[in-house]
Amino acid sequence: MQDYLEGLNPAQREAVINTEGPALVIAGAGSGKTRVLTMRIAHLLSKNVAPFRILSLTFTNKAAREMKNRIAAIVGERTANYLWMGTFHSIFMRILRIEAKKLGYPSSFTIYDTQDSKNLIKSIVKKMKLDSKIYKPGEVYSRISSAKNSLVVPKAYANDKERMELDRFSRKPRIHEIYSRYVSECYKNGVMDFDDLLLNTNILFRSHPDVLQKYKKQFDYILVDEYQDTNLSQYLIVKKLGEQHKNVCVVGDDAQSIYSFRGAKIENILNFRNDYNGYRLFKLEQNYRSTQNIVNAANSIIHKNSNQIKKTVFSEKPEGNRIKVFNAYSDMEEGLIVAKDIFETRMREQASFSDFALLYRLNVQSRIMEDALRKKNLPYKIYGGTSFYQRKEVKDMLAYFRLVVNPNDEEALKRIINYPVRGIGKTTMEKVESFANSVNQPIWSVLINPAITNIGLNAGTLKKLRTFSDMIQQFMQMVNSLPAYDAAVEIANGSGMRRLFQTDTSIEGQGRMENAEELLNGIQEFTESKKEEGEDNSLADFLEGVSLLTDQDTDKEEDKNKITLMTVHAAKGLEFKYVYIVGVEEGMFPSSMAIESTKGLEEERRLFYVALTRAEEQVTISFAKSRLKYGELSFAKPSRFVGEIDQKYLELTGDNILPASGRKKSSQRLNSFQSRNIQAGETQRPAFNYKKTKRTDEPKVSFNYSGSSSSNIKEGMEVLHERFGKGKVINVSGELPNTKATVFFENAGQKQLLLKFAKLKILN
DNA sequence: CTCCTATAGCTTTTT
DNA sequence: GCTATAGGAG
Repeated sequence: MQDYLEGLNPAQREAVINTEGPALVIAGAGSGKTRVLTMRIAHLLSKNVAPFRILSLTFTNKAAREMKNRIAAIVGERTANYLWMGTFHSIFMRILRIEAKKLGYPSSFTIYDTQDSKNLIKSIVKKMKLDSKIYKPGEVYSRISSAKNSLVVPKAYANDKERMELDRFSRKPRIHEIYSRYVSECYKNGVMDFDDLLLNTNILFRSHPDVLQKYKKQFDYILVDEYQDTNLSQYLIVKKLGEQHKNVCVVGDDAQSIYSFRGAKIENILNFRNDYNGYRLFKLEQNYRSTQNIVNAANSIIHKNSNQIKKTVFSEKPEGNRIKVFNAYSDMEEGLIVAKDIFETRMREQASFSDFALLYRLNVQSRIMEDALRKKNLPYKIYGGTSFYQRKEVKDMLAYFRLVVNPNDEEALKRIINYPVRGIGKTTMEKVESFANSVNQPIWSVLINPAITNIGLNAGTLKKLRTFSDMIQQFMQMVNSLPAYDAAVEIANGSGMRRLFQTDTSIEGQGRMENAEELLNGIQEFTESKKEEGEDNSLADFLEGVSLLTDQDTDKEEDKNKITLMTVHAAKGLEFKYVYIVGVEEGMFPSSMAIESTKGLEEERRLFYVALTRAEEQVTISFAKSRLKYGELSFAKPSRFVGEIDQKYLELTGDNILPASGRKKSSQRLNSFQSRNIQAGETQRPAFNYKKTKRTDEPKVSFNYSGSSSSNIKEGMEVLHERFGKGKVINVSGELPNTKATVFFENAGQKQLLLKFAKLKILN
């Protein structure tokens, strides 16, 4: 228990053991930030602080999970489980469910994801007879989101000169009305969007001092990771909860603040000193991750930003290689160069695929890289883009679950009322909706209201609606009486979803089927493990956990040894031996959206800093002179960021990298090729026929565990589970097809699994 | 009401 | 290049 303090450097140790009073930990990239946070919590626990008195907030589920695992390894799983540790969104969702009634919400409120919110906005815009070309759902959504994150409720919005001015200026003066309707719709439907989870927490704390009192009394110690990424809403929650015990420890790095677009305020960390009197400052400046070259190069560029807390990040690792810079003629060539380099590096250094990461600014860039990697037969995994939970078939299934848990969830209802097709079309829904509006009731209550017979629908249509609502009511009873998995299977069958997938024999249809099954498998695992732990395992409970999950959270065992493809944003907090940053061109990185303002540009620079500092050994930067955008060829020049890195840390590679004239003096190099190319963003028709590479529709993640059928699994065998990893079979029981195996997993502990669902792979 | 085809519009970044 | 929507035929 004591040895956890060993191996910490003096600065880290100070940050760990000084647990009383406010603390600001400025943690440079790779300086062991997570380690300090974990140890600090372990230290608190060793001083007999009860785990449920510690609140620890992160931004991603992944970060929370990792930290919890590390702590569990020190203090044991039982203790760790009592910690209040999770993302802002999940922790405050938990609190909001407990206190929902006080805000007039059902505690079974469901969550709208971004798409649901946009759909709702779209229908409001339509109802208000506004032009959806002007009031684009995405833009309106971000205005509303920004307001919510600044705690500006609809009423305040109308009085907010600046916001109203901006809306008038962008010719969208009625956004505040849309906002107001949006909020009342959500309230009426018993749903919250992502921002509501934080906003409503603030409202709860403000309107119910007793509730606030309860929680601020409970949380003796509060820890916040990535503090530079908090928005006003999050900032205020932390401040309120911390005002009693004042043991607020925030950890962050202003140089890595990259989320201003979703309301993050870098000022929160810059102003910590003003908010928390008598705070202590701890600076972690030694980078344990990267070579000196990488750290120095990253420093040389981040110092170009004006607004930052002074610190000197340094490395004592070997000097290392210079940053390689590749130049390609086209995006396709860029992909091939990178793929080739990965292949060669891996051979030369005897590295594994998981040591490599390919980072880009935009998700769309992944495609071209995928093509190249596939051509070279290199295995990869992609994070981001359309995640598992955003796939249509998965969302459809989840919509059924949502509707059953909360029948007023209108986006869920609209999504599936005619899916699979049951003859309830647009006209019918318009009638039903307008009636619902006229009596100011949710659609669902209209459906089950006898008055529906008088709204001008014919008998056939009424019967279809009736059949649908009967079905949903039946599902509702199941959800109350059955565990999640059984209810989910009933719903999949009863709704006709399963039949729909089964009868579709096309490649895509099979993919949908596999995804739907994968979802059911997930529910099966959830149901079993909750049962074991003696916790609730209804479908509602499953839905609660899943609504805030993202792609990042589903780490598959089979994906372990693969090249990682992700956006730079998604890579924050991660590290890889070899990092490739691709598409480093003007207009791309920095993004053309950001180059107008200093603020935007500085954030892009920080983002670039994040990209560089992901690497342990080698950074490779590449850019292409031309690339396909919207199916059209466009030209770009290299990013200014390449020029901003001190030249002595760069190694310009490849024959085509520079015009002959620029070869002599290194200082002239970049200037000459920066000015030489055609303006960024200019597009023109290709003069030649660009060969189209048809993308074979290979699923990004494959779910088949080929070869070993689970039926011959015996006691004592080593097996591999896609989520739990490696484990040993302790016991096999039950008759086919319901054979159960008890497996002890190295990382996940003992689990009981139904062999027909758990895709176990036999290892030896 | 459903299915099919043409076309507009599009790209930050994520909980 | 891709996807979401609108419009038209059955």
